[in-house]
Amino acid sequence: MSAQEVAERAGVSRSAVSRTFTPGASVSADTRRRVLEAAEALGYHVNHLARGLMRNESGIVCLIVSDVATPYRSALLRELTIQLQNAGKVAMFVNTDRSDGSVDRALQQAIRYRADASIILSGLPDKSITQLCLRSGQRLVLINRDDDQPGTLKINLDDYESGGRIATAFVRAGCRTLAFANSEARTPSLMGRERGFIAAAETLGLEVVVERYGSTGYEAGRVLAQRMLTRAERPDGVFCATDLLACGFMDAARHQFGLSIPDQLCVAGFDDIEQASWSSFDLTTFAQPVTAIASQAVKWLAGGREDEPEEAHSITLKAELIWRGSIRKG
Amino acid sequence: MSAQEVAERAGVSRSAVSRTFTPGASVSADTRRRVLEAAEALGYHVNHLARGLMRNESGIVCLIVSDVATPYRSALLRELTIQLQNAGKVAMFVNTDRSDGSVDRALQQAIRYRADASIILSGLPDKSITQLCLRSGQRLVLINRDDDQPGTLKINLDDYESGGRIATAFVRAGCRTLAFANSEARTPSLMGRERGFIAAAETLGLEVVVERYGSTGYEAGRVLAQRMLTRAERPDGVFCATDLLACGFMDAARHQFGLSIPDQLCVAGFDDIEQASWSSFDLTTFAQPVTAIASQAVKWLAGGREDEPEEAHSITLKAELIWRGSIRKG
DNA sequence: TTGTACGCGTTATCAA
DNA sequence: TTGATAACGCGTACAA
Repeated sequence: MSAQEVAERAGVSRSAVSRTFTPGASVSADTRRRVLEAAEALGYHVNHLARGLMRNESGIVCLIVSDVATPYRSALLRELTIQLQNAGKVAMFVNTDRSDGSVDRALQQAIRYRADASIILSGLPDKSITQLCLRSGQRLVLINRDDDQPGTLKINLDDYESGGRIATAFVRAGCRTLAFANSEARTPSLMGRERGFIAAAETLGLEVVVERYGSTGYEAGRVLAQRMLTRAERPDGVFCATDLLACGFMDAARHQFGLSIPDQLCVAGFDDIEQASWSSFDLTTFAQPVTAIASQAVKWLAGGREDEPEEAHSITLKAELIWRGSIRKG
Repeated sequence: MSAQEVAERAGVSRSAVSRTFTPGASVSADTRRRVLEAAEALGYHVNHLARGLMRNESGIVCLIVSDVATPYRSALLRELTIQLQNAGKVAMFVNTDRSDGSVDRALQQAIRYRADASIILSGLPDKSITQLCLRSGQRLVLINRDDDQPGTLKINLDDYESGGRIATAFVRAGCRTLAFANSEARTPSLMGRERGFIAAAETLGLEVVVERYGSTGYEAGRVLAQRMLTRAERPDGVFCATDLLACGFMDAARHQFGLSIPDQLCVAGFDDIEQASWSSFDLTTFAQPVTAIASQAVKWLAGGREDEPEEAHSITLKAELIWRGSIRKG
């Protein structure tokens, strides 16, 4: 089922077949019809491997992800794949969940398949590898990772400012003892939230207890609650670096410590995962603008490569505060 | 950065380069070393587009999915991508979240990229398209969808039997009024659970109230609770077709109806999503054997195409009952 | 073991 | 508008 066979059956040349399937090429209506008929009968589909080889443009965009099964990650993934498809691209998926250095191997995979671009949602690749990507004409998008590579697009959120906004909200709610529950990951975005929260609290005349443990998941949230809620001076306003941490924290606070939220304890999170809106949590949190993130990434990828020759392009998006019932009304 | 350039730099022929990167080809140690050096210096990577063209085997496996952001789907996706990578394949991702007939377009995408196989996690393709896939040498795996195509692998669970097992558990817990909360989707797997549950309940001398509404998500679970818990004879043992339905159901039962679980109401779900183990839910449920599903799929894909020429291969896996606190101990 | 020559399916170029 | 031909980067049969 190659163009050759379609051409023979339609009684035209191979070029005519190729033109029929190339948007904007000049074919007579009659030729076109006969080609399409023959293609339909034979079940012919253009071979994108060969097309990519010729055009030096595969149409493939590589998504490099870890922790796919996490609510926030899968939501972002969903948005990215949809928008990539709308832009005529196809998503290749590399899961970096296990060993270290796997981001580098993932990028090599992308290079081997001549991906037009790679979008990195987690982990940080070695400089030498990213350089290799750029040299081989691949575009690079880094989401929520802080790196300064020329020729890449960085998309970040206003983590620091968000930390400040939620500190103000806690104070308005009458909280006296603030705390920040973080993971040990020390990702720039997580640390940004922490620093912004602390800075704003200091301005408001309050100190912040910081505790860091494990990953950014539910279980770590439980452990953090056990550590923080047994302190002599128990916090009454806790900002968790992610919603999953917040869910674990709230569950432990309620079921193990018998605390009432928001009466005895105010909690906030970050990401606005679906579970945050469930009535068991009803969590006040910041929404990651996943749609905007994806559209910015795709727009940049689809755009010509001429405009930004060497500079690193950086975009900062605003996280929207979603007000729910886990913080008392001021 | 083609094999040609590497060959020139290494002072060997292009074939020598090709052989160096072909496992099991015969190259002298010296030639091999010089080729690898040159390749490293030039940042050369084999072009898998061209290799796929030659070998008539792209190494690409297409994952066709909708509702990616759903906990169960993303967990299965995670497992599949990991195991595919371990088997030396690469995952291509097609999201069918929007219009109808998009599964067919997804499969066409797979054909265009000459995917070695497609794994369908949701939706059901048209017969003509699957035939086209098979004719073009593509292997097809259907997970939890009931279809009878020769040459495909079907992986299903013992949904019917699971429904029966949980009915017994409810009766042992002393439940008198059973109910089944389902979505309107009428998927074979969902209907299997429903029928098995009803059949077993009848055997035990109990009738089952069945209600179907919306999708398989949290919100539908809330609505179902509102409908079922306002009935004259309120159910005291509810099997929800999925964990997400169960979460919505439990939240509504507790926060809107003030019911205590499992004292006044026993609930069970299906999938064993991460949230089922959270202490807010502590949900008794059936675990989808995602690891086994993925490994069966990958094993079949990796296996030679000789063994099962025309027959449809079907595998039924067992869902494991995960006992938690949402059902009283008998 | 090594190199030469050809074909994989496509698009781009050019002459008709 | 159409068809012949070259080229994309690779694997491999074949001859050396």
